[in-house]
Amino acid sequence: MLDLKALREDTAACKQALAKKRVSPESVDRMLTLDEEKRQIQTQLENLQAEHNRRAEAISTATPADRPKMVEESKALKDKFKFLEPTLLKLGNELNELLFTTPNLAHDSVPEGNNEDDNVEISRWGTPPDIKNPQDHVALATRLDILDLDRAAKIAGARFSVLKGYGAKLERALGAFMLDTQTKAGYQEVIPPYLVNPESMFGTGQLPKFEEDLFKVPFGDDKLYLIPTAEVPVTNLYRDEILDETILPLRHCALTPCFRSEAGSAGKDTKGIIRQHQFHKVELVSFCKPDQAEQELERLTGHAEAVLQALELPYRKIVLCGGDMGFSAHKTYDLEVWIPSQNTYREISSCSWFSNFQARRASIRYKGESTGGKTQLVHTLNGSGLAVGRTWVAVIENYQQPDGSITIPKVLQPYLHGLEKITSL
RNA sequence: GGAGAGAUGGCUGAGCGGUCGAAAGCGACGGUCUUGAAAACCGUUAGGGGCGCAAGCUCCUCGGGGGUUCGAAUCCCUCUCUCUCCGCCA
Repeated sequence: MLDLKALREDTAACKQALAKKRVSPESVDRMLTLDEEKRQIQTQLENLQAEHNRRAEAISTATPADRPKMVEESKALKDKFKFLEPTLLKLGNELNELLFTTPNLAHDSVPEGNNEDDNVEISRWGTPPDIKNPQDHVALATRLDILDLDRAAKIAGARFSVLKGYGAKLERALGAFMLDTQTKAGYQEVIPPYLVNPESMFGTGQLPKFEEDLFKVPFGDDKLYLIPTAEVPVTNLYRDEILDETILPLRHCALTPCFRSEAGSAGKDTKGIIRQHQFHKVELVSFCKPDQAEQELERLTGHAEAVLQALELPYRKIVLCGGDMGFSAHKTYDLEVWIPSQNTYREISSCSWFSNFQARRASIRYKGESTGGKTQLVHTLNGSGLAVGRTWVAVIENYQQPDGSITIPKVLQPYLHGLEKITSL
């Protein structure tokens, strides 16, 4: 969430950065007004409370004879400020409602724009393979009997898949390869819970605004949510903690299933397994000091790129425009892999810097020598390294042979006991 | 699922209605001493918010929430979590 103090002190700049993310200046003004009113009442209330505290203390040392009168006075004073409490609460709630649903500021370098058409390509790597009449992954994989969408639909529904035989093995190999790559790059592996509480979803910004995108599970009197990405449990690892600055940057990676309701994406990517309710993803998460963050984003994005390069999959890197960025993001790079059957690049990784937006929500701080012993919010970053399901699709399609078989990328072969080609089960 | 015990500052742990954001020990940091280090000694050491140019003043927080009271870490209610025993179980 945003820093109200910064919003107060640097209103014009904040409005500008928020405009990129389609937040109106009126909405900012509304928050500032509420904030102003709230602080005024808070000061008023606290002054009366201070007086009340002084009287209570005086009673403790007063003579028994004086006490009854003093107690009466104290009671009367309390009546004078009790009514302010609900007012303060109401203003606070109203302010929070806005604050909690206002997106992060965009970084200066983020291009203006409303949607994906305004994203800016940064670079390309590799050359799309020359395949005549490329087949899509569904056709290829179904024929090889490594993918079964019909039975997936039967047992769960649309947007689910069943991988079989070498299809399942390939998925597992990809996950293991990615994890090995990232742990070698310095990310400590974690296996977090796949269900999390509402506080965690709030911490990373999924709640309260995007509840409809999540799978919710009733649990006793409360509820849990299936994680849409490992970003949620891994970032929340350090919620409500103060880290020693010497451990920063702190880098984790995790391979988890991800669950998304895909509400609102009806009709999009209905063919194949590009957009699923459940998929695997290796996530990279980093916590660092503010002055390390910009560089950390480049680094982390590079680690995601390294996987694509090792797999020799052609891709491009783009920077998202303000209008296409996620709610919590300060700056985002997307990596898009070449999908032959669609003759285009498709998102396979999204790497974001969240400035202190998530850290403020989740209360993740650090301190040390450089902060003079004071606590300060960390910056959080994360990125896919990579989405396993989409990588699976990319491998199947980019490595397809005229006879319908799939050759296995060299780096993956050790993970498949030396298998060089999938020809059938 | 049944029975019991507990949750206090970085850690251990006291406090069980007033002067307690909180003893003591440990740890950490700063200083004295030392060629340097250790030891010893002295000091500092929770988080969040409001007002203020600042110095400073002040509010809230002793697992979370609510209540009783002039006053709560201390009393009551409730929730969560941890531990022990029994049962069940991947």
